[in-house]
Amino acid sequence: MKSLKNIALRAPVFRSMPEEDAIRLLTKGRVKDIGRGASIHLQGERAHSMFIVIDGWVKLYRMSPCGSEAVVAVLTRGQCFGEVAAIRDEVYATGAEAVSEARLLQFDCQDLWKAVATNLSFCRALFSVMMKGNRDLVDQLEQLKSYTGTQRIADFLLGLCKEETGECTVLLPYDKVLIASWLGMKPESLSRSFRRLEPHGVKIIKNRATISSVERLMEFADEDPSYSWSQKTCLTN
Amino acid sequence: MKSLKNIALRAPVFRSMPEEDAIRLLTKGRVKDIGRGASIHLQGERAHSMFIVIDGWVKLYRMSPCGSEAVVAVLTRGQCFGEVAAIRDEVYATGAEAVSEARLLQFDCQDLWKAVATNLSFCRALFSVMMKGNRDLVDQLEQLKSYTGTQRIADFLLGLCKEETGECTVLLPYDKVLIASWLGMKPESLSRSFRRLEPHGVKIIKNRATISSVERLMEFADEDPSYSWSQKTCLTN
DNA sequence: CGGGCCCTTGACGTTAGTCAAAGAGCGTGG
DNA sequence: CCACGCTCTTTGACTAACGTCAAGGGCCCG
Repeated sequence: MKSLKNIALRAPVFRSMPEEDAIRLLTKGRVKDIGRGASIHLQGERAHSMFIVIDGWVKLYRMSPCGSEAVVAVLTRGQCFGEVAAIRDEVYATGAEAVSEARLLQFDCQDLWKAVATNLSFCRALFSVMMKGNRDLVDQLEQLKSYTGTQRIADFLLGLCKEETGECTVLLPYDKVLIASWLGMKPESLSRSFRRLEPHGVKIIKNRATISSVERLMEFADEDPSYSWSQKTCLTN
Repeated sequence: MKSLKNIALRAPVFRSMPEEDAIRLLTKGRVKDIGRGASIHLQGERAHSMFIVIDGWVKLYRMSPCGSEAVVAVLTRGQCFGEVAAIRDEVYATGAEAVSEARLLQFDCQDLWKAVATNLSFCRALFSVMMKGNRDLVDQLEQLKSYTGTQRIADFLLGLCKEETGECTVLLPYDKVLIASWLGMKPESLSRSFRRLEPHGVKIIKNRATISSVERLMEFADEDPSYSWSQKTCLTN
C-alpha cells in the first residue's frame, strides 16, 4: 500500500501539486484490480471516473462504425486517463481496456469537480496532463502523416531505449498485435517492417529487440521517406 | 467592432462563461490583422499568447526533421488556438499560419494566468476547449488509422454540408493543397481520390462539390475499406 | 494430443507517393 | 490587348507501402 501511494504521488497529475493537497486527493481514490482483456470503460459511455494506472498496461482505443479498432494510446505506471471526459461531465471519447493484469486508482467525477473548484494547483496539474495528452496526439499525427510504418517502428523502439548512443537491447512491453495497432498497421505489416529494420542494425528475437547503433536508427527514423530509394539507386548507378 | 465582439462572445472559449466575465476578458484582447501566408507563431517557440480567429482561416502544422509538413488542424471563425501552450508557459507544439487574410484576437499569457487563477468559469471553459481539441485529434487519428484517403475525403465533404439527406452542394473552403495536407495525403492523390468519388455521386468542379446523395456518401465513408472490392468482385461473379 | 493464440511468410491486389508533363486561371508588364 | 510567368490542379506511368487471404510453425494449456 505504501508503494501504491508513492507511485500515485509521482504520477504527472499529482507530482506538480503541493504534497499535502495530493495526499488529500489520493485518499478519495479507490484501488481497482482487473485482469487482462477486461474493459475499463466504453467509448460513448457517460464519464463517471478518472483513472491512474498503478501497474500494468492499458490501451485507449476507438471503434469505427465498420468495426475496425484504432489504438490511440497505450498507458502504464503513473499515467492517467478519462480525465478529459470526467472533468466536464461528458462521454468518454475512447474505450479503455487492460492489456495485461492491471491495478488502477479510480476517482469519481464529483471528487474531481470539487477539487477543481477548490484547488487551483489541481486545476493547473490537470492542464499539464491534458497538455501532455494533446502533445502526444499531435506527435502521433505527425508520425502517421509524415513517416512510413517502418520508420514509426524505429521511433517506437528508440522511445523504449534509455541510451542515446551506441548499442542497446530493449524488451517489447506488450504483444505485437497491440504494437501494430498502436502504430496504425496490421500485424503482418509489422512483422515485415521488423525485417526491413535489419539492414539498419535491428534484430528482433521473440520480444527482445537489439539495436546495434542508436544513432544509425535515429538517422533512419528521421529520414525523408522518399529519400531512401533515391539513395539506393544512386549507389547502384 | 461590434461584430468582432459578437463573434468573440460566441466563440466556444467564451460562450459558456457568464457574459460579464467574458466581456471583461475580451477587453484584454488585441486585434491583429494578417495577410495570407503570414506566420502567427512557430513550432517550438515559447508561448506568449492565445489566439481566437475572428475571420479567415488558420492552419496548425508540424514540421518534421526531414522537412515535410503535417497539418494538424484548420481553424476558422470563433475557434481558438495556442491556449494549450499559453496556459502552462510552454512552447507551442505546432506552428500556426494564416492560409487566407485573417483577423485574430490575441491574449497575453499573463492575462490568461490571472484569469485562470481568479475565475473558475474561465477555467472550466478552457477545459471544454481543450477537451474539444483532444476529441478532434482523436477523431483524426481514427480516420487516419481506419479509413482510406478516399473515405476521409468523403467524410470531409460530409462535414461541410449542412444537409443530412438528399442532394447538397458545398464550396471547398480553402485550396486543395491544404485539404490534401490536412487529410494526410499528396495533392495528386487528392485529385485522384476525387475522381474515385464520382461513382458515389460526387462531382467536383473547381472549388464546388456536388453530392447527389448524402446518405450514399455516408454509407461509403463508413464502409469497411476491405469491403469495397469484395463487393465489386461479388457483383461481377 | 489437440486446439487456440500469436507470429511469420508468401502471393497477390489496392492504395498512395514520386516524377514528369501539361492544362487552366490569373496578374503583370510590355 | 497579348505574351509571359506563376501557381494550382490534373493526368499518366511507374514504384513503394500496406492490406488481405491463406498457410504454417511455435507455444501454452487443458
